[in-house]
Amino acid sequence: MMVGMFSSSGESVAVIDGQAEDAAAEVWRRIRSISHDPQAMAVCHQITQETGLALAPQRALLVLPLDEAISMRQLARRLGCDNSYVTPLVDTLEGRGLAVRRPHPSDRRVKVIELTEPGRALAERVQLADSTPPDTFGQLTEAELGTLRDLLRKLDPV
Amino acid sequence: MMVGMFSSSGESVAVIDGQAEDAAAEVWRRIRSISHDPQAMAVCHQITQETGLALAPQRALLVLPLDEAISMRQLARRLGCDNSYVTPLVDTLEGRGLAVRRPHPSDRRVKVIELTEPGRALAERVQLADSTPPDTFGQLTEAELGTLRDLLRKLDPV
DNA sequence: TATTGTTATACTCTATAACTATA
DNA sequence: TATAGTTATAGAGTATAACAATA
Repeated sequence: MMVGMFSSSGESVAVIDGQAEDAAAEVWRRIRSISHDPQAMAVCHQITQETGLALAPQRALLVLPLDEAISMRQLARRLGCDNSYVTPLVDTLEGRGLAVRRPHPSDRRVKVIELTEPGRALAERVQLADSTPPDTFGQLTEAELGTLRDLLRKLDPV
Repeated sequence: MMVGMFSSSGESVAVIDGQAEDAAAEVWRRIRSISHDPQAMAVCHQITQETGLALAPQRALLVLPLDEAISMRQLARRLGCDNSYVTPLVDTLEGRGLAVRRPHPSDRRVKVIELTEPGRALAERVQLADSTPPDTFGQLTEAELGTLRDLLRKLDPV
């Protein structure tokens, strides 16, 4: 719980519960704070209201390629979950006509999952919402965003 | 999935799945990527190994004041969860001798929860791990961290 | 009558293990 | 014998509703 900020000898220091916080700790705290943007989740909740689709299958739509079929296993890999978990997820999507399972042409053990046209439209919506920055980003100039991007690249292992 | 980066007319542009990404989108993506630091969770998993304490009660330790008693209701508020959920959490902490419930001196409906000495030690450990930035932060100079902090302050609603 | 905490119950997300069909 | 997907089951995290005690 931040209670104030003061400047001493040109150094701006955030104060948390009476304890001074160094720049690295503040950056870390703010990165996590910003990343928990309620706005991003708002779209998901709205889709839940509209379609009754739970969050888990929405996450599947998020990682499903728009114009390419991938196997159940590949989908599990993209979701970072177990193979078995993906079955009821695709069941749900299929039950709502958002995706279809097809047999793999050469390997009959494999099923590929492919978005239908309505599924593709919804996936596009989910993916766009996910990649769209919060409104507060508009408070930075292009130059500032460039600087920020360069600094974050140094922090990002990827 | 980022596949490359190229520079054209002095502008550095990240390329994702063949599509150019603007600075704001890249900043947003990296903020979320950095915030999902596995290092922070590693300590929690280690504590789970050592003590058998699940993640949920560890979260309680994270928000419990080290040297002050708060009510169940206040703890629920800090955790952002329902009142009823906090009961089994405190049961667990109490069962392990990490905290105690005491009656509120003036309002007998209220119970205050207070860390024991071992609970306080573990809470300190959890809280320190939580507020410690990932190692990659060492790649930035103090000046760069200051710049980064100032830019993030503009994005942070708090 | 409103509020604090508890109990009972149920729902969501996710994993493990055992199984089937195919390779 | 190894792999893709499914089924059955279980566990973690969390909420809602009903309840008891106190205010």
